Amino acid sequence: MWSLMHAAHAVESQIEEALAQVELSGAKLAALTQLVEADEPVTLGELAAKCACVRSNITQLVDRLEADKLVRRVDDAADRRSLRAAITPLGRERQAAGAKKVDEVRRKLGKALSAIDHAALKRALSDLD
Amino acid sequence: MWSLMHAAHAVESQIEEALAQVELSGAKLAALTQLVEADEPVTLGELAAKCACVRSNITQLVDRLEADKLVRRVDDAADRRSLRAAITPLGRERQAAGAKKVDEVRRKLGKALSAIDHAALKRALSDLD
DNA sequence: GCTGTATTATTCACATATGAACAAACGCCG
DNA sequence: CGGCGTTTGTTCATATGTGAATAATACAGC
Repeated sequence: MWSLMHAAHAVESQIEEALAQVELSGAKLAALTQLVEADEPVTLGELAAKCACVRSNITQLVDRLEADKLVRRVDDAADRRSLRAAITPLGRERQAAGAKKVDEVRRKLGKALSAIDHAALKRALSDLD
Repeated sequence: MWSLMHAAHAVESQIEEALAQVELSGAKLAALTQLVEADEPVTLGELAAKCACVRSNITQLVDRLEADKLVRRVDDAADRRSLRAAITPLGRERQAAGAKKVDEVRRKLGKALSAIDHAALKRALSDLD
């Protein structure tokens, strides 16, 4: 159990470190990636669901992304309560750069991680949920 | 890689949830455990090293532990700059309760996690450091 | 149309983590 | 002894996450 958690922590550190080189963090990249995949402005609540976190977290994260000019808040035409996060061109660039960095880490760690039984992990994961 | 991280995250959630039942968190239990193992008041810097985090983090963590009456700050006889964290009787009790909770989780998840190759994880971990 | 309930995002308080800047105390070296 | 680099803990700014309380808006049912 502890090996599992230490290993995961180590991987996370490597990812954060790589992302820092393009002025991103895991949380920011995750949000941007959701926006790119949606390919249209997404309600903050939807974004929270996709990022598996609470709304207040997204409020702040989008604050920071907006400060970074990676995202803009736009009004929702249909619901005046809702705001949508719209990714900017710079946001798209940054997301691509971040995804590339993560992929590099994935490839770099691939060998070290390859001995771990992927299927066993997935089974364990489904048992845990 | 993602299975690894998701699984670790799930385990962490279960532990935090179990610890919440005895009014602890992972961070608090880790610090208390170090104090129990040391079996004497420990310098905050040493504690930071053992908890693998920076000193300012320990300052705040000990603030919270002190507010919970689980730990006391005592002056260091030999070095007036240093403070030592001394675990209280209540802190010892709480640590024991927390350790028990964690062990229950470990046993509960043992089966789900047993299919994961422990040796492979350890090898991966040493490759990553 | 009005009323009550639900949903939306924000704010606040908190917990955890990092790193920079700081004052106090230590210790070495001349 | 005295001055100067070092170490120690704290404080502050920042990032990330949670959950409760709040205001504005939506909507269902009467």
